[in-house]
Amino acid sequence: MTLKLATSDGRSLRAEQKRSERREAIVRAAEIVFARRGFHDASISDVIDAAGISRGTFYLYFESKEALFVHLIERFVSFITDAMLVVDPTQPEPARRIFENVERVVDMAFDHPDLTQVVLRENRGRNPELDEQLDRLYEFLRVMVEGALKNGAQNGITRAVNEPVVATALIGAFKEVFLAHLAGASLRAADRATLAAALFELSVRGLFVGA
Amino acid sequence: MTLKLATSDGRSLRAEQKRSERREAIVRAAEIVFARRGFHDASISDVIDAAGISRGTFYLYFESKEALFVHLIERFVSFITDAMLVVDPTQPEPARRIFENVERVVDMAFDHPDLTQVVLRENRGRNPELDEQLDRLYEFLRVMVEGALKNGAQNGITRAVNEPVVATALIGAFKEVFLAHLAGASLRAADRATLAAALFELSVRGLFVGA
Amino acid sequence: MTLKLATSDGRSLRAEQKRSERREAIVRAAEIVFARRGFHDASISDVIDAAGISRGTFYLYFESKEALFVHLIERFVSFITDAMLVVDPTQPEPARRIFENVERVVDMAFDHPDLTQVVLRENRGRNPELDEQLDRLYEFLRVMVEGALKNGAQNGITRAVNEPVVATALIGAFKEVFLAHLAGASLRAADRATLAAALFELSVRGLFVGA
Amino acid sequence: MTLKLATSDGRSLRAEQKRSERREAIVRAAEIVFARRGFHDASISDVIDAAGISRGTFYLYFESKEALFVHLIERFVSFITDAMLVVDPTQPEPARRIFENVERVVDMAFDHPDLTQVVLRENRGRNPELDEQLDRLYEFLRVMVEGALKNGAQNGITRAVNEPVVATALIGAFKEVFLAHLAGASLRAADRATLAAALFELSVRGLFVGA
DNA sequence: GATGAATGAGGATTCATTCAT
DNA sequence: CATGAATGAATCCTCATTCAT
Repeated sequence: MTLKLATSDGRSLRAEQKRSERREAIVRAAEIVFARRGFHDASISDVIDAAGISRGTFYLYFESKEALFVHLIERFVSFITDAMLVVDPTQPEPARRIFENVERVVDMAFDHPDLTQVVLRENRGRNPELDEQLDRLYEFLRVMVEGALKNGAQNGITRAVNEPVVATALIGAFKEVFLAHLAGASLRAADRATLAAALFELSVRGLFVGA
Repeated sequence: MTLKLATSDGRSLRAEQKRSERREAIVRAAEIVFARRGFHDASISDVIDAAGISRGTFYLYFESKEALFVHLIERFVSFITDAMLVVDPTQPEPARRIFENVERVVDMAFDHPDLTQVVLRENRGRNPELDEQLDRLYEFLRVMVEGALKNGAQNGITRAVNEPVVATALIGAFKEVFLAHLAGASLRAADRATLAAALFELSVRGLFVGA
Repeated sequence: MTLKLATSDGRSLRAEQKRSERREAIVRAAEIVFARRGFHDASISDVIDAAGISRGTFYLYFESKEALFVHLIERFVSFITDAMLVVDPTQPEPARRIFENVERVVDMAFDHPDLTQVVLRENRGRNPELDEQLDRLYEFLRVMVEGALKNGAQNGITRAVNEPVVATALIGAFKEVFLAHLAGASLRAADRATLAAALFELSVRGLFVGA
Repeated sequence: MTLKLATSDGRSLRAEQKRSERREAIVRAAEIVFARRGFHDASISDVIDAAGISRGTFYLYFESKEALFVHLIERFVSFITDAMLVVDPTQPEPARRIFENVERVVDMAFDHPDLTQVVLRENRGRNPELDEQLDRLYEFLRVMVEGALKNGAQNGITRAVNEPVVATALIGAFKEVFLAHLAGASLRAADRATLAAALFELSVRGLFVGA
């Protein structure tokens, strides 16, 4: 039995790896397919064709179409979590730190355009399970941004604002700009620096001249 | 009865009115149903059940499900066009005029919550005809906001910014806030004044203290 | 009451005439519409649009779509009955009489192209009531042709043949030629004389040289 | 089991065969259903009920209802192509060869009564794609018959006739006789020999005594 | 593990006919 | 008589998921 376990370990390791690779292949295929046709419009057939697997195999790796989308959201969350670093107010040049955060978020959108498009494009209202996941995604983002706003206000960097509303607004601003660049026509040609600069300017300086 | 005989208009007028009323009833029912379940997830059955009409009657008033959605977009456009007034820079207190504009847009969202939710929630990618309509809606909004930005910059009211990006960002900011209030959980309790104030503050003053 | 009857007569006469005219208008419109789109593919809407009447009015003149078709069949039967004259074998030149019959039938098809097309195009299998009418039409034609064949055989003009089969075959020959001319592409340019001559030749002389 | 392991072909071969069998079962069911109710009047439900398969399965084997009909036409074409052999005029007894051709065509109609009925019954005017297929069928038949007529005339076997018209007429004659036997009431009891003899007689000898 | 044939609920749309005005 | 708004049964097709091989 120990032998069997040992062997089993060896085998399961290789098997585990192969399984992981295949899962990744499905995910990558799904990103492309969903980005092109939208999550709801794309069918499982589209995904398995792109991934080069059979119908049944898909369900060996993901419980359902929704489960695949949940995985994509989690993937997106992990990327954006990496991008949004907490700004330490005791460090010098907080504005620069914030700008670097904006840059990293923009970078993430440019580095994972399909994933970003797929996740940001999707809205609530289609599937309760999915809605919950999206709620959690936006809740997560809002909490992070709200935290930054509170932190900034406490340390005298940012003005006191209605944090929930402003956090939501900022998320919407970034989201719309990313989608206009990735999926739409209007900002398709924009580059990272331009988007980052414009988003930073609007966020921190606002529109008024004297303000 | 004399009146009834007086004009054959009498009959067609009443008929016209009844037709108009019924069409309105369908539209209202659709707004509610689509707001609750999303346009694509809601079926014609849901709409006709809510409107209390039969299957065939629906197609007497709208050519298709898509045509109904197009009508909702047009309705939304007409409301938002009424709300967004061009700010005359020669008038005193331009900031106040802009704030009033923000207020009116917020009012529109509060006055037509279902319609706003339905239209703002929908994304491109399901139906080419519908995508085009949505493109036109956002193009329209962007052009209006870009125009305001250019106008403000020329008259020394607002700072010079990357207008396409900032316009897109502002639209996204308002959109996300409205959806969070109407469809989501986070801003459900917010009132008009709060949202208007927060959106105005972010837009025109930005976040920085000194800025 | 007598007075009322008198008046009623006067009125009903005019009314009767108007009714008759309107019925004719519907029938003519139906011929054109059914010829263009086929009976089953054409809708009542198509007919009433072409006739310039309202939906309900149609049902004042015809009980149903099928009843209208039955009327067209009857109209066709009356025309073809006029065309197919019994050939008196005691008269000289029976071949010439037969040829004149063929000519008259061809003339009928050319004089009422829409009606001919509509009636000949339709096949059994869609509607029991309609099937019965078509059965009666073809039964009627077959009986006439069979009669002619028997008559000809008895009088030594035509050869003895399997009358039911040959009658059916002749009907099919004429029908296919008319449809190819009226609805199809292959014989569209053919003229009356050509069709009449070819049909006569085949029918009476057959194909063989010596025969 | 060794066999099973021997070739991976084994599985795909059996699968291929099963697929083929099922497709055949659908086709046979469709022939019966369409013969009974007509192609347009029969619904997919009728076909799948008769074939004992589910709704979705049908679409695994045929792209659409029309595609199924196209398949039936092709099937019919292949049968009739086999039946109509080109008569070599250098061979003795050309009349006998022609008669054998007629016999083979009649045999085909008797051997595939449902298919023959379905294909011959259908008329143009319902579906553009389908119309084209029917046009091609009749074009094909006409070309074959016209060729035979020209061939016969050149070799002094048949008389010179207006080939397009006579070919059309002959097709109509056979068609009507087959339908009267298969779908109608009048020739239901007729046997192969009778129909073949009568059709041959009419075609080659015509009706006139002396002729 | 991998496969892909089979499933069947669900959706948008059409159209002959009725009937209140 | 004439109208035309209202009806609702009926139809074709899609696609996420299952399961025997």
